[in-house]
Amino acid sequence: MNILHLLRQRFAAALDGLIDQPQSYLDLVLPSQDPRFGDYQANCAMPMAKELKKSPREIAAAIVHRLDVADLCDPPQPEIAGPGFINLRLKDGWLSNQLMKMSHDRDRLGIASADSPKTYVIDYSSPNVAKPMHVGHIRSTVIGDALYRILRFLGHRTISDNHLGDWGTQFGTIIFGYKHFLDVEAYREAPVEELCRLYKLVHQLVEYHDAKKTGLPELEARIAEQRREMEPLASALDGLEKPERKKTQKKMRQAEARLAELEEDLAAIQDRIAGVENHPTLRALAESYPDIGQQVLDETAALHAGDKFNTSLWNEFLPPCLEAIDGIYQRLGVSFNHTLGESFYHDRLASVVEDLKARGLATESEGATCVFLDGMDAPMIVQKKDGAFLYATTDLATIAYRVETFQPDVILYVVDHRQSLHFEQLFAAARKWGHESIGLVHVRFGTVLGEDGKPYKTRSGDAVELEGLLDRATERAYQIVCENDATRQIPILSESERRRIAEQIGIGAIKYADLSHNRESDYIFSYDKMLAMNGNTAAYMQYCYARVNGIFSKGDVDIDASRSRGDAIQIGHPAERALGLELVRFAETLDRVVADYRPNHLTAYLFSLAGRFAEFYEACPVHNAPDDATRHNRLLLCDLVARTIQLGLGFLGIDVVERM
RNA sequence: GCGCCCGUAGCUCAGCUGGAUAGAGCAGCGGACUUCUAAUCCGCAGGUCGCAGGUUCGAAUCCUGCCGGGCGUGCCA
Repeated sequence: MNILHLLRQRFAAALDGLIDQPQSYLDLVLPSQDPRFGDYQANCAMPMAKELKKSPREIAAAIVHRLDVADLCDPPQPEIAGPGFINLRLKDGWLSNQLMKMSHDRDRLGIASADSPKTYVIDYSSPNVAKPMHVGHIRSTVIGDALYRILRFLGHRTISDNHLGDWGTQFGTIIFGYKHFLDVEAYREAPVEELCRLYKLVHQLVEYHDAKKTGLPELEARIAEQRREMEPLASALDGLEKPERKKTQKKMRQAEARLAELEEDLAAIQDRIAGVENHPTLRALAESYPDIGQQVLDETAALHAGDKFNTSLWNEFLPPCLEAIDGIYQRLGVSFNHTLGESFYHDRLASVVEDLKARGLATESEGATCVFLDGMDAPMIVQKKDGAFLYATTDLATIAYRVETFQPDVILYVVDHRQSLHFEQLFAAARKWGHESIGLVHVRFGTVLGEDGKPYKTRSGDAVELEGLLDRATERAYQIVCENDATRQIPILSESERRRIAEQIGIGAIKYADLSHNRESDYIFSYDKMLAMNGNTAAYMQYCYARVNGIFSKGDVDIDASRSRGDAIQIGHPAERALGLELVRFAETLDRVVADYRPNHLTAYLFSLAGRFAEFYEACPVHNAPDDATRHNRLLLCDLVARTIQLGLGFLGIDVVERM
């Protein structure tokens, strides 16, 4: 039961005939932010008053007069307050009823399926197959998985598709490495590790030559130019009057900042070069393969052209790579309906470009085939002048395939915000191409930062590998679990239980930290914060669940039997009411999450629920309740809390633990 | 240069489509374990919502300008 929907329906009936376009005013029925203003409030009287040219309080009175909520709300409510707010307070009896319904609904806690189910394709995770997954993949994976679970629960046809990077230059890189630097023994022992080593080695050599050939000279030139640009600014400063002077000073500051940045880049690139040159083996390799960059591209091109040997290598490499990635997905508890990587679309790309050309959408420009888009400066390039296709081409082919295969209403792309422009172009091009009716949404997210506020990297500047991240989080969780259990008079957890709980807490911590932030903003990755027992963390929610569970096991409660007793859940104590009201709001929270694809609304809800539970826990003893009926009531409330947390964390892909 | 995004407590972050006195956690201060997990809870203190205008019954939220930061910007993904 979504209370907001219900109330809006009632208001729709009340507003009908009172004003021309009631629909837009219904959105102004909202949860109250302060309990003194009731549980819900309607703020529509004020804007309506303007349209109808009457006083807001007069309008509010008219609305209240026509509003039929006698079954839902306490008299003398709805009351009119301030300039014309209509405050609604739900009847305790009605709340009790709703709680009862939730309690009896084993699987869905009273949450209805969508009235009009849609088909969603969700594109998320999408790692490169040839390299280890790194920190940049968690957000996409975790947010996408949460949206998938929630949409599916709400009754939508939901299709997850992991659009793997399995066809790009990274394969040319390892193919080249395999042909020239393979350690046969190591490959037999642990193929994925050896391929990773090859990738890193070849990549390092390619970067080295790039840096020497173009990167370094270009940077040096830019630094020199930056210095030249700054000279006249400094000397011009003297003769200037106030406003101009200020502007010039600002330009100076900006130029200095840019220069400092460039010099930092220079130091980094010099480090990289030195890393190879100071290493005798690497240095020798670099000297032996001066054209390694081009050779890698050639290997990639040969693969794409169907070269037999390269294709056989690709077929050999892919399974163990996928297996390694699957290992991480298993640990994360993430799975996909489809895993259609770039390679799947390879033989469709030429016809996409042909079709675009035939329809006059794509044209030749500076040797490349481009789709020019209204209002955008840069075109979307779908074929390079050397004939190769780009990810824009693959993405278009993917849209076409998904449309014909799944007939989706909406395709969600859970991809970081730096690709906003790409998706803007892609969506515009797709619409021109004829896919006007499907919703294409870039569910973008910010960068994961280190504690220094810069993108999270290792000290040497490499991406942080995901596996190590998970290991470290679970290791820290293990320490916390052990320390805590050790403070008990009699420790209650076995070693294997400690390990299992630590894994659930550690993985949960990483996921929850990610999901509890507004996805659009960057966030700082901190083990201390994500594993804290206070505040909005998975561990806190898991603790809250374990506490409820503790009540049951302490009292030797058979909660299934209690549930089926059929007595109403009575609202007595204010803390019970506040808790009950929060519980009943689960449904509207999920709708809110889905409305703009923001899982952090769910974590905020769960945290707030835990807060209401903490108050209840302090104020309302369960086992020592004044009478059996109250005890029974409170047990059922506890049960609803536990199930809401379990279901809610489950939507986020996080396990609950019975004790910790 | 152009485009997109961001600026909220000392720190990390919430804040719905514009609603009433802007919220959490950490850090600080003060309290609560013979009683369901104190891994907790309660209280206090802490704010010019970057700045300046504007829109209106009402602005952290919308518009304009400025200041500060991030990202992107024709053949990588």
